[in-house]
Amino acid sequence: MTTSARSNQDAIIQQVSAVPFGQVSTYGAIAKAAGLPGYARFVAQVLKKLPTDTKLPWHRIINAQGKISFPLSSDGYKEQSARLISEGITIKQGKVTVISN
DNA sequence: AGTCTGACGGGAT
DNA sequence: TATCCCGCCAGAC
Repeated sequence: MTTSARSNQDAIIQQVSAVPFGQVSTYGAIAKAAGLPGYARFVAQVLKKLPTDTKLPWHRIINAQGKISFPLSSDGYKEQSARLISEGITIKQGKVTVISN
């Protein structure tokens, strides 16, 4: 197939990989940027299926409330918050805060 | 084919 | 401002 049969998932992955280091984006924003407004939940589904060895910066994707979409005591929360902090991003009262300056 | 679930979003209360 | 509720869409049963 020369015609790049890009599935919606590929478009989403493309957008996620475009999020720069030290910055974050939201599920809804990624979906919209991928040309799929309203597919916020689908973005979450895609990220959930990512392999552990993925190079995708999935941790830079948070919800519209500016918070990590994992239960506080879950491993996912710990993992994502640790990665964000390691990029210079801080988290106050659950809200992810980007240090741009 | 019908029903439920989920790393969501946005408006209403 | 915080919660609740309903709408969305794809995938699992």
